[in-house]
Amino acid sequence: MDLSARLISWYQENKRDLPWRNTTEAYIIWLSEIILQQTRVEQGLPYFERFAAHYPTVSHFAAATEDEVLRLWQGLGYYSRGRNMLKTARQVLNDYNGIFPTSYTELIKLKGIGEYTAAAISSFSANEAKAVVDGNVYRVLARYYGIDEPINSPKGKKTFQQIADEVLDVNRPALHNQAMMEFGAMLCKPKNPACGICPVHLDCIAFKQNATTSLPVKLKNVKVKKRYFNYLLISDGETVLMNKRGDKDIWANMYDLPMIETTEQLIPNEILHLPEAAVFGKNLTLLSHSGIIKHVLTHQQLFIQFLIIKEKPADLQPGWFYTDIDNIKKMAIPKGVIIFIKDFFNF
DNA sequence: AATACGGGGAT
DNA sequence: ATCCCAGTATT
Repeated sequence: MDLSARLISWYQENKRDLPWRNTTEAYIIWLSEIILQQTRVEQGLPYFERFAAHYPTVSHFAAATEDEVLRLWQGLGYYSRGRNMLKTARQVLNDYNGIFPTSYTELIKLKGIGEYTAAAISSFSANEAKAVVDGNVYRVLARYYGIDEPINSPKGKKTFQQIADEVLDVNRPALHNQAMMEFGAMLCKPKNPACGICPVHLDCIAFKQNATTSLPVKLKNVKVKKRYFNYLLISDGETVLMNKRGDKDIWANMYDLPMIETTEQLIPNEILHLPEAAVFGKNLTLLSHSGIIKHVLTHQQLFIQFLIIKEKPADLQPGWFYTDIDNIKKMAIPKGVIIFIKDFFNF
């Protein structure tokens, strides 16, 4: 038996029961695939349930607001996925009569759908013969065939896509794709792969050469920069001054508090005497302040602190607005900020 | 070809 | 601390 046939057999015996595997409805599969981008199944599952319940069809989704989608997405990260989903839902309603496309060629045109996701949706919903290549597939192929080309270089990506296409069982692409990914996720794991119970280990180059730990090869690049977010919390107990973020930086279009970003860690007193603090008023009174909360992201480390001040600013800057404290619960607020706010206002 | 974009879990 | 997760869009 070849690799595909063996992995399909393994899959049929060992697969997890996941809700998006019980349908061929392109809309539902799209929902699951976007949510699962760069996200573990266990983390994405509750969000999938939430979105499927809120938006049973693509028309329901298209009728949502961006604020609402981002609020549902809160805590999952990579929020552009949510924003792009709304664009795509609306496009499907307008340009495809509300019928979610199932062909790779149409899918790849939509916002938030790249090569992987187009292959996944087209194969799962319509059995189109497109091979998915995700993190799992890179790992399985690199090990089984002993390929040491970096998986994250443009050249490497082409190589692996080519091999994935050759290995694909064109007669049952959906099953094949599911099997490759499930096998990678459950058995051929990044650390401590379960080679002892692996159905293909005797033909696996990495196993035979004892090289599973060194494959796949990945170029690492990430230079992490440090940023210092100094939030000012201004509240009279009824309302609080909030800020809607712009559409460029992290947490685009989400809500946080007015902030002074500094290039180094400063103490509250120093921050309030910064020229940038003038927009909040002069001779500011610091009522209290939080400790420094370290919020670690892929490309940056955020050092966040909250300064509670007494004065209300005379003029509101762009993005600033007052809202009832209760309304905060309905707004999409990033993890590093909502943690403190919840604690501060006791909800 | 590089970089930006979150948050969490495993090791 | 480091890796990496059912990746995509932008520069």
